[in-house]
Amino acid sequence: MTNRGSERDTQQKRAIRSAIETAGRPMSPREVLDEALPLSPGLGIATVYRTLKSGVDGGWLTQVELPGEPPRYEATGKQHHHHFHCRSCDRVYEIEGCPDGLRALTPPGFSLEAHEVVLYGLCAACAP
Amino acid sequence: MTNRGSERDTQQKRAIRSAIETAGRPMSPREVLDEALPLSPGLGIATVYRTLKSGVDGGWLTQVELPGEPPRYEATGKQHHHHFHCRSCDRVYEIEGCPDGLRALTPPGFSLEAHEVVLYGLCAACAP
DNA sequence: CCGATACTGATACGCCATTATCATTTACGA
DNA sequence: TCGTAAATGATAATGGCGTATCAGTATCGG
Repeated sequence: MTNRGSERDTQQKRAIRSAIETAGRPMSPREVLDEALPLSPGLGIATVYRTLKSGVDGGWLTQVELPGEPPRYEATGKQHHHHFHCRSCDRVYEIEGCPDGLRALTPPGFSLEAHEVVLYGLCAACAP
Repeated sequence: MTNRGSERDTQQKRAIRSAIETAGRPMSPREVLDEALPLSPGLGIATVYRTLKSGVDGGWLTQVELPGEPPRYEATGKQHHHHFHCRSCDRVYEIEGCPDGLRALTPPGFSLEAHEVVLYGLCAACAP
């Protein structure tokens, strides 16, 4: 039989993967396109969306949801972390660690399963 | 001259305000409609959106953004707090207090201006 | 009570982010 | 190298949320 159900290794996918891994921070589909375009001239936004979707389905990408924002995407496998959203350049950075006392905030009778922390301000590049 | 630029006190607005204040938690436009409908039969979703918008503009309502969710609305004027999102009933509750060590999470060179904390799990009504 | 006009409900429309379509190109096993 | 099917790019279509429109209604100062 011939090639069935396989996934081909294309220049476009390589460019997209490379862009995300190089950036090391969650990126929007638009950001991914901008970063990957030089690596794969002519790359279209549809292919970015397709690759991001299959990446999430395939498990190597994780969708990052932030308040009031469309989803961003980052490589899977990093340890537990949170995010910093720069108000100036709109980029999102990963931050290590986790605040204390989250359990104490949970109301009686509620069961805590997960949490999300987002910091806002200016990143090093945008700070005065 | 006659009445100019005034805002009228209608049954619909009273119902919407009452619903939000009674609930005491951030509600989506849909939730507001459901809660206010018994107080004002025939109430339409457009009026809910209009009233929520004017409430935010007027300052008595605050828009609450949560990751991957359309905005919810709560009464303005409460002290600093965060939210608990129940995974079962999808309701959002207010929680008092604030975790420690947020500043310590901020990377060097970044300036921290605000933060958001969201807890996920089951509320008292949905917990086993 | 009256009249001007803000308000309302139903719904058409617009905006964005994402997905489907489809003709063409490309990867890759044989 | 060949053939075939997956992949791509351009763009139309979709879906969800919110706003604009408009004819009819209700508020409220006079």
